[in-house]
Amino acid sequence: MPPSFRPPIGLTLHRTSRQASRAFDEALGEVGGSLPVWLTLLTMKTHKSANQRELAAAIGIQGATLTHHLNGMETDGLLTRRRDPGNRRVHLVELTAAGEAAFLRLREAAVAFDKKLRAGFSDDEIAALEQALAKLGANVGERA
Amino acid sequence: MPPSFRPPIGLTLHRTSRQASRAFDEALGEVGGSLPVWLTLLTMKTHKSANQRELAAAIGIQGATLTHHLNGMETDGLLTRRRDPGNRRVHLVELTAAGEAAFLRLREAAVAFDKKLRAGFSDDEIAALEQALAKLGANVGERA
DNA sequence: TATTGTTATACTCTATAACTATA
DNA sequence: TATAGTTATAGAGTATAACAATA
Repeated sequence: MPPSFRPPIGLTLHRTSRQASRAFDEALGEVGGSLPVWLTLLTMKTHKSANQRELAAAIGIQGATLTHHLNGMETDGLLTRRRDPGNRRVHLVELTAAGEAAFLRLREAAVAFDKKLRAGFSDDEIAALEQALAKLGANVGERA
Repeated sequence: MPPSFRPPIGLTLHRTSRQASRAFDEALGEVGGSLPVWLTLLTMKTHKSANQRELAAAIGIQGATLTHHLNGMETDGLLTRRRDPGNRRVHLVELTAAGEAAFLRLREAAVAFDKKLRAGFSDDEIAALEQALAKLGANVGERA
């Protein structure tokens, strides 16, 4: 072991992320959500994907995993699925009123959490951090 | 939604960490390891905890979760557990020769991974990143 | 045949609660 | 009673493979 032990940056990244994810998941849970549900809603709202595979890829999960989450969300009444008349292989996923309401609730929690997370950072510092994280990502593989 | 959409810093953190964790897990897998096994070995080597609970806390998991991983590692012949003669409630966890070898192999993979991760960063930049991550962690809760 | 999505199944990591054994 | 650890059980998130429906 080296004389002055420096924890690998990946370990620090991992711990920080886990800590933040847990806290965020807890915050989402308080308004009836979870991380994958939030990511699904957010990505649906911001991506307008042509099909579920694109949506799954944008979230960063497999198609079958997305199906799993959509099943839960459908059971919870957040969305409906029906076939696209134009291409009946494609399933159109649409938020119900409850789904829209859930999105708003979760977004509020996410915004509040992000505000807490940014406390004490200037915009430039956040930008620098984003850039550093992007660089780490690039160093590690070509995935989105 | 705001006119210029900025992804929350937590989302970027989460994605980067997941990407890095997957790549790291893969790298560890290639030498017969996994993230929790590596964290267990690393923490055993760097912490010298008095008992398993301390060890678990240092890793950031519950005692029962540690037991679960230790079971697997014992099955794989990486370690042995025996009762402390001085306080027979305490189980002494000791690495076997195979466990020591695994530690060295995983450490090598971890060092290589960390080198890859740090590519293009100066020491000062890494230090700044560590500091920023620590600040995020502090913003989010009081856990280690 | 290729594409879209679902079902079936399973794995990993984690946790809580109940239990055993020691003190 | 309190402490150390294990066992039993479960749950969340993810994945792969096989399948059904559609093109």
